[in-house]
Amino acid sequence: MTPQELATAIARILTDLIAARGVEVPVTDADTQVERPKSREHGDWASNAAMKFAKRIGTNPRELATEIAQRIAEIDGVAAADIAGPGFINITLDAASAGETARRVVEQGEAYGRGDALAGQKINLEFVSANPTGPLHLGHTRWAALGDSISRVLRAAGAEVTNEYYINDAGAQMNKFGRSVLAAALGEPAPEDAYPGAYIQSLGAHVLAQQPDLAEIAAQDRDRALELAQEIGYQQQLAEIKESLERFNVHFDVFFSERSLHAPGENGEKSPIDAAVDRLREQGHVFEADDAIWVRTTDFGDDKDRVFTRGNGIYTYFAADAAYYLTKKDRGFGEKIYLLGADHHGYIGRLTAIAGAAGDDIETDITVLIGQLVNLNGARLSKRAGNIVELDDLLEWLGSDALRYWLARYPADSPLALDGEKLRSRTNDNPVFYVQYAHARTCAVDRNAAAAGIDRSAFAPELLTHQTETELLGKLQEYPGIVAGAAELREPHRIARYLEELAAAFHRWYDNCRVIPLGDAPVEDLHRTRLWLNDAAGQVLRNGLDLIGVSAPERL
RNA sequence: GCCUCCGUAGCUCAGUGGAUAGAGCAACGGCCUUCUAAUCCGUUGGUCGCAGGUUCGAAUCCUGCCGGGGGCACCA
Repeated sequence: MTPQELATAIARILTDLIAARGVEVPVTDADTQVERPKSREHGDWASNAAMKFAKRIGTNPRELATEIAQRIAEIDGVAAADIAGPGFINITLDAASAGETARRVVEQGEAYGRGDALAGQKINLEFVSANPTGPLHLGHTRWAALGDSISRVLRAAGAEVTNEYYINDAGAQMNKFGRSVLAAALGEPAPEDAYPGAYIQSLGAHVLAQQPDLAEIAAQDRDRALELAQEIGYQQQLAEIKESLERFNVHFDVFFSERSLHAPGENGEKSPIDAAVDRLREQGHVFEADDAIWVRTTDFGDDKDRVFTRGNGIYTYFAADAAYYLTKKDRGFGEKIYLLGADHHGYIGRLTAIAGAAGDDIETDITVLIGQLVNLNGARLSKRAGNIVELDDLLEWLGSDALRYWLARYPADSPLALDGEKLRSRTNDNPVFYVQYAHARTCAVDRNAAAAGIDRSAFAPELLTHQTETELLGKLQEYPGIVAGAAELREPHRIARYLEELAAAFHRWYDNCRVIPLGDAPVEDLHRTRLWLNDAAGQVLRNGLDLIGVSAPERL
């Protein structure tokens, strides 16, 4: 008996009772979700459905609760259904029914917790999208960790997700980057507005290695040399970014080049950005004023209309963004998710307006998730303060697991501080080790059980009656609902918080219930059954850690 | 000024309208000849920023105020 099955059963009962009263009130499983009561005395699961529906169908909560509870008590696997307080229904499962969870988890393995709530949805998830003019740094790491985890959680809920990185490889920043790299390669003094940082020097060296005659080219054709430096430097920097992301266990399916939006088609077709302007013009959203092209984004709730071309006739960054959005639509994506830092929250209005102008539903086809920035040891990240820390440095210092776990542990809209000392510490200050240790323990039990000749040849779920066993089983039952909720709300931190609770329940169980008998005591079915439970806990810890991109070592 | 996020235990923070608001850390005190003590158990700790409102029920939703972060470009 799973919580989901209970919810479905209650929905059916409620529908019957409502029909018997001759009124029409729709009931869905979502209305009847059961939750785990905070207090153990309130049973295994509780429903507040009676309180939600009593008023709507003209009765009082306790009376309705009584009717529902009678029917729930008849369900196979339910030991008791009691009324409490204003109309809660407290449900207690019998041990065998609860214990079945252990077998189900082991048998389903990696599939346990996955669902199909988002099946059929084709989602585009854009995140990081850092300029390829320098290495990834602390400011990008939160979105990298969060985006990758959101993607994994959405996939676990059945969605088809494409992780996408938009490369700003056109425009003034790239030119500045090219000048910086060229100067470094030729050993010239850095231009006034050059990018700072030692990485420019090594990119310069790389360019020179690839193009040994750069100095001669520069003497004859400065523009040609600049182009070479920019291109070779860009490709190298992008490659390094990709490597950093892979080291961070963050995977992208598509790296989308901004340049491709500006480039005309091979047979002389208009560039995607020109075509996009035409399309929006046909829809009636484009107008001309002050020698510039504008989009009437105010029609879709933006504060002001936005300009597509600057005075010099060149497209703005926003024009490229609009064209980019259209490519996502044309590539068949329904929902397009953008993961942006709080410093970009002014873009929400114009992005959603573009979705509306493109003919999309701005409620369902576009989602802009805004996250707060990260602090390091209390100091705000700032270029001026010079405390930029590169992702590669952080990975070397703290390790990918600790960093990813910490970044995934907090809601995106919550301010977050990275404390290096804490992340290096192996105490409960640093929960990743707590969770990983629980997993390693399940593996240790497996090894010892094998050595002691205990296997899973018997399964007697009715024997799992210790309080810590009931609680561990309850936690395991919760997992699919946690994944579904994390996917629906795009909040992977729920997985991390759940894992900490699961690890605690496991540790308590481990402390109270032995899988391997003491001394010469005989091996009984209870021990074999507990091995199933141990393995189930290990499986769910593994599944959950995978959703946040953290490894599950067999030993620590 | 407008928009937006945050304000919960000494600290860092969870908390999808439900029951007596939780966890870790910190402080104090316990459990290792027994499957990994990186674990576990106990004690201490709260006007959920303030004031109204909606509701059977509000930390949660609405309004106003106070305090803090971020944003309001023909930059990228």
